[in-house]
Amino acid sequence: MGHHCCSKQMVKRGLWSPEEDEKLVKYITTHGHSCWSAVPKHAGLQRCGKSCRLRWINYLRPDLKRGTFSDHEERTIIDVHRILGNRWAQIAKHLPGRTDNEVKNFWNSCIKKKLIAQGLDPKTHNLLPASRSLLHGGNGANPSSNNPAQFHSNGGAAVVSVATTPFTISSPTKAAAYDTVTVTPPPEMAPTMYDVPNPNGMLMGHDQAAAAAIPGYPYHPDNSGGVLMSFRDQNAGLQTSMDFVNGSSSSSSMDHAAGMPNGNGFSQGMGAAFMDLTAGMWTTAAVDSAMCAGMEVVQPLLPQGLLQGEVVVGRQAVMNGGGAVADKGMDMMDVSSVYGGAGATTFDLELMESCALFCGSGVGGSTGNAMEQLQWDC
DNA sequence: AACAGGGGCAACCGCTTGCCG
DNA sequence: TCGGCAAGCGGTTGCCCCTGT
Repeated sequence: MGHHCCSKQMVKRGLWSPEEDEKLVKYITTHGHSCWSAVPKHAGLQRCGKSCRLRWINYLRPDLKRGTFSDHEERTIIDVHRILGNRWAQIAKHLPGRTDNEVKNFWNSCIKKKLIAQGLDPKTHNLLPASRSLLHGGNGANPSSNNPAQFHSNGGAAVVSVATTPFTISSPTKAAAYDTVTVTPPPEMAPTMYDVPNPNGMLMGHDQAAAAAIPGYPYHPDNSGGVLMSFRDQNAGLQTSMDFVNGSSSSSSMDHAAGMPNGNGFSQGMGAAFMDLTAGMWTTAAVDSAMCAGMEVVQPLLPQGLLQGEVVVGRQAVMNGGGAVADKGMDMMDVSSVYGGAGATTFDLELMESCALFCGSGVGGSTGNAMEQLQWDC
C-alpha cells in the first residue's frame, strides 16, 4: 500500500540504490525541497515524495554525523529520555547531526538493554521490580548505599554513586495518581545544611553568609535568607543563579535559550513558582498549593548531610517537607548530571526552562494537568 | 563450510499536526 | 469553520550482516 501522496503512481520501494541517492542529492542541493511530493518527479525518481523526504532526512542530509554514538551522546539520550520519554524527535534536537530515527534505533538496540541490565525500567528509568525488591530488602536505612536508583549515566556504565546531587526534578511521564508521603522533617535538617556546594556543578544555598564564603558562588546581596540556586554549565562555561526570593535569575546560558519572555531567561511566573516551591522545600512551610499546582516536593536526607530535594510534578498540588522519597513510579532527572560535572550532557537549560515555564503558568491559575504540560512543553 | 539465530539499521506505515484556501 | 494536503512523528517491519554452532 503506497502513501496517499503517491497512490496513483508506480513507485519503487525498499533500499535505495546509489544512483537514486545521487539523483536525490543532486536535485535537493540544486533546487531544495519546497514540496516533497514534487521532488521524485523532478528528480527522475520512481519513489514517492515521502520516501524521498525520509531518505534525505535520515541518510543523505549533508549535516548528518553518522557513525557510532559517543558516550556523551548516549548520556544525553538517557537524560533527555528520562524526561521526555519516546519523543525521539525532541531528543534528537539535543544531538546535532543525529536523526530521530537514528536515536530511536540506538535506544531500542543498545541503551534499552543496558538499562535493563542495570535493573532499570527503560520506560520509566525506575528500578525494575526485581531490583527494587533487592533494594528495599534491607532495613532501608541508607537510601543511597549501593542503590541503583542513584544511577548516573557515565560512559554507558552504571555508576553506583554516593549521592552528591542536591536537587532532582522528577517527572512521572505517564504516571497515574500516586501517593505522596508527608514526613515531618527531622531536627537535623536545620538551616546549617542549606548550603550545598556540589562538585558536580550545582549549588543551592540558603544562608547567604555561608554561601558567600564559597569561592565562585554567585552570592546575591539581596538574597536575604532566601534560596539562591546556581547552575553551572561546564560544557559552555556558563553559570546561572536564581534567586527564589526575588523570583529572578541572573546571567548566562539561560539567556540564550529561545523564547524566554524576559532577559533573565526565567519568567517571573516561573520564578515565583520556584520561589515558593523551594521555600517550601527548604523550610517545610505550608505552601499554598495553588502556587505550585501539580508540584510536589520531597526531600530525603542524604548520608553526608546533603539535602536532596525532589520536585515532582504530578496531579496533586502537595508540598512535602522532608522524609524519604517514596518510589511511586516516577521518572527522575538528575540535574547535576544535566547541568554540569563530569557527567554533563548537552541537555541544556532550555529543557528546564520549558518545564519551569509551565510551573509559572500554574501560578497564573492554569488548570491543566501539570505533568502533561511539563512533558508536552518540553 | 553451511546453517540458524540474533542484532542493527534503513525504510515503511499510519496517525497526528499544521497550514492554506 | 471546514476540508484537503503536506509534513512531522513514533511504532513497526523486514532485510542484511555478523556470530556461534
